[in-house]
Amino acid sequence: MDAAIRAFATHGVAGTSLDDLARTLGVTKQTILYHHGSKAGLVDAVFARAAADLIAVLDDAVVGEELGWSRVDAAVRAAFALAVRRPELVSLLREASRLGPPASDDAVAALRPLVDRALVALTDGMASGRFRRGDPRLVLVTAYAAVTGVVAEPELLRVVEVELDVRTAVRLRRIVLDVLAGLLRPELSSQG
Amino acid sequence: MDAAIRAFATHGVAGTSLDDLARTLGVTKQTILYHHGSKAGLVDAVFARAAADLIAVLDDAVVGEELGWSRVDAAVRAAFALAVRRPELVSLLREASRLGPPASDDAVAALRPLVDRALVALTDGMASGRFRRGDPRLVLVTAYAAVTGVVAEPELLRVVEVELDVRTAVRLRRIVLDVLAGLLRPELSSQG
DNA sequence: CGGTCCGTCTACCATTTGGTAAGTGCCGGT
DNA sequence: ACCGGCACTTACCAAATGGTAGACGGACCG
Repeated sequence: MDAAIRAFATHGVAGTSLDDLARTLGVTKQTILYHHGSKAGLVDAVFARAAADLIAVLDDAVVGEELGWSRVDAAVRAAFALAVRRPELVSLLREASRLGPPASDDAVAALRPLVDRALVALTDGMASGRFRRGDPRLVLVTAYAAVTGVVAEPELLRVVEVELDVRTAVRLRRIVLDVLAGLLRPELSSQG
Repeated sequence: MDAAIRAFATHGVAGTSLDDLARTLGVTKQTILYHHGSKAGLVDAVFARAAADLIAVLDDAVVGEELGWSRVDAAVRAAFALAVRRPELVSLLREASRLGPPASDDAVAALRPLVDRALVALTDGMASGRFRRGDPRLVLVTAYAAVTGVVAEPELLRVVEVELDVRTAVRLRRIVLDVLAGLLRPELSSQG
């Protein structure tokens, strides 16, 4: 299953044949079909599993964290840690996004609670003055784009000739946190 | 050719068969093979064309713009305008990134001058005090991720239930510009 | 020990894939 | 009038694709 996540993330769903996948798993294609019925079934299972992993990690990071900036900080740190440890999850998220409906419906449904809670947290924070005011949806989109973009594009990093090792990841995380601080922390006015 | 860009961007290279593409073009598959030799040849041509389009637009936007923030502003505005008008170019950039070497080598080579000039501009700006100091490569990566992420993920926008119309794009652009201002403008200290 | 359920395998299939070979019509040059 | 090249076609092909059918073997249970 982890191998399937990696394969779909690396080569895309269309670019991964059941034969290839079976070969890397040391089984035959029919074994896979036996367990998941069809390739579409496998895709659903893989997306569901990846979404569950994502949710588990982010939930775990945020729980117990007090409201406000420290929660944002914790979420970003968890996201970066996950992205460095399992970058294929981020790539798979993108693949699901590109496939669009109806293939992505399940993943969208699975992640919606997470998104909704983030939106509630942002909205509450803005209402109570912990965060700068703004459209929480657009802020969330920007934050997501910044976090996933820097870890899901190894080619991009190759163009600017940096490697995504732990040190670089920490520095990127600091930049992203700076960015989010500029967007959210109320004492800062970043509009010149 | 534009149809090929759209197809590769939408379904991915692996997910686009020459038969499908030929059908939407109203010709036969062999016509495509006649002009490009093989599918790999077509992919190369498509990537080269997309890179050329990207470079032309961004070059055009930046030329004549004075050094410093106004040039960043112009580049971001051009990038957003392009992303709204031709989102498939951004998607294709991602596809190239995912394919990795050697398929992406040409695209990487084509875009490198653009990247290098941006890095020089950032480095000079930091040295002369127009920009805050920092690693220009990482700043560029973050900026790229923020700009492309918000326009290349329609599913993401679907999750937060916003549509990428012109008004939304303008508001997202404003957020991204705020973000970059926080990263670059020297009078702001976003570290709390 | 016999049955039977479960996971896996071999064997096979129809369709689709990228690619080749061999024309066909057409246009410009001589 | 004729020839050559060009854009494009039809006709094919071998390999790969997702999927089906049925056999093999082992574990559990009576």
